[in-house]
Amino acid sequence: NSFCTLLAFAMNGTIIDTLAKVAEVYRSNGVVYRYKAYRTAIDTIKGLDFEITSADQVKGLKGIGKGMIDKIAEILRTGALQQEKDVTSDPVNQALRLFTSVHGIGPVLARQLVEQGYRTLEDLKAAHLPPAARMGLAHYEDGKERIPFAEVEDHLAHMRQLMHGAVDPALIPVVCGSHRRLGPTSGDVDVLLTQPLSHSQAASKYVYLRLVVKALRDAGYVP
DNA sequence: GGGACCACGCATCGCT
DNA sequence: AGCGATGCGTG
DNA sequence: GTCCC
Repeated sequence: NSFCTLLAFAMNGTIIDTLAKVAEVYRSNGVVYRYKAYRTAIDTIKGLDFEITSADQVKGLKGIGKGMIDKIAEILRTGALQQEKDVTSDPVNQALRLFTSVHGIGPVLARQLVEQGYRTLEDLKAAHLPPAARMGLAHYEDGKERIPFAEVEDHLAHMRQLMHGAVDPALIPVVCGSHRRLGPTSGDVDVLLTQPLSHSQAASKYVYLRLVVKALRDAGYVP
């Protein structure tokens, strides 16, 4: 519950943060399964209702095997994880993490860019980038912006208006994602569009998509 | 030991 | 040009 | 890295 989350047990927090750092490095290097393994272990620790004082306490829990036990033990013993210090201080890893945080740049492209000598987002402006990555870079700061709850409401109202008027009055926009869970802010707005009669109109499968995109485009939502 | 670990759209590649 | 395979990135 | 056959 939020109570536990709020005053997270200090040592658990250290463990979680440390493992998350290492996980992030793996992710930005394209080592997806190892990344996922870390995430699983992290989620398990996040769910604990007690503070870890000995690695044995989490032995056997989901996603925690020998490797994680050893890392947790080291963190408990020394207050930190040497592996974490090593990987995060490496300049190449730092660049990889930075680049892969750009929408449209994954581990492979990031690696190529680093090999070409690029290190900062400023550098990337001069790089040859695929359209998607170019777009991600141009909107990098904006993409990190959070959307206040009230603003999401405005977007939804606008959306309903658009769907009703320009597409099909029967279309029902359903909110999903963080906003539906009443989060104070959202990173994006997830909307599911349903049409009660669509089951009997299989042939019109793609029609709505085009209409919806056009409506959003005319409204200035999409370029 | 050794393989699975999410599914899918889009771009690109190699082959015919 | 057409098609499956592969690589890459995303939610 | 962890899990499972």
